[in-house]
Amino acid sequence: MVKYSRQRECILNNLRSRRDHPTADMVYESVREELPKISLGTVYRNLSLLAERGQILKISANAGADRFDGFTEPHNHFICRCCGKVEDMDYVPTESITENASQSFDGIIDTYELQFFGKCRDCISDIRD
Amino acid sequence: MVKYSRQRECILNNLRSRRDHPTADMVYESVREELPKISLGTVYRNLSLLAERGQILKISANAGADRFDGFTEPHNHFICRCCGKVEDMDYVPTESITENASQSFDGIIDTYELQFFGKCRDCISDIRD
DNA sequence: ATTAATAACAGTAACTATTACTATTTTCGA
DNA sequence: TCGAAAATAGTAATAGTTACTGTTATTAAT
Repeated sequence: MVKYSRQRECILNNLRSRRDHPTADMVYESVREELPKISLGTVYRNLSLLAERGQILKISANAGADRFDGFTEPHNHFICRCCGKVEDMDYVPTESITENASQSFDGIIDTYELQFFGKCRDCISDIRD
Repeated sequence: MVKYSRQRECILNNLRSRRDHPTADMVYESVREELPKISLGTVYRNLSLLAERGQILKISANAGADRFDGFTEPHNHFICRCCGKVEDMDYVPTESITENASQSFDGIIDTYELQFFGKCRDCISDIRD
């Protein structure tokens, strides 16, 4: 049985109010402004719980810490190889990816994750590298 | 300048001879049969180098350690939520994913990764859970 | 073939992200 | 309002990976 907690509510609200795909630590730092005594373990535990319940998304990119997303409508992500930033993508494939993939696969596919890699606008215009 | 090393050659051969998407530690254990004195750090360093050079693929799934793949032709992966196993997928989307996504995106997209999640054959027929 | 520069190594220490533990506090139905 | 269960803060422990250091191997130039 899941009981209410103010900490969890704050974490969820925090994630829903931003679109920058923060790490657990970034959420911690931000939520601490409202709940200065919250512990990092609580943030991790609740992020896991929320992700399990489908209230948030967990994004495992190719490097560093996991990212979290409070926007749960199906969408895809772009990850910048230069700065590591994660951005929402407007593009969604037109074909029914899951359905088509299932036809030639011996098992149950319930979801897919599509991540794009490259160089973001900011890194392209950046003089360095 | 990259110099030859027997350790790196073994690691690459090992990855190319298997299709089970091993972790760094699994590669280490396996390569140790041929080179008992190889160190885990060497395995990590060479896996990174090989992945950077595009000779192998690095797969970051949603949990645990990174996986590596010696088969570098474009293909996608299925990851079992029950047992964590990674399998190659036959299915490749028919539409030009990268090209289509680039049209509505302000930046450079060079690759995409498509991962499927669900329950594999073995876990479906398993009595437990 | 010898040498010298440097890349790679083994072994170990350190680090980062995350999970586990424990005593205390909070939630919530009876 | 009471008691069981869930959640917490704070801390310790773990897993995966990277960094450091003195030694060895590779390679290009002599």
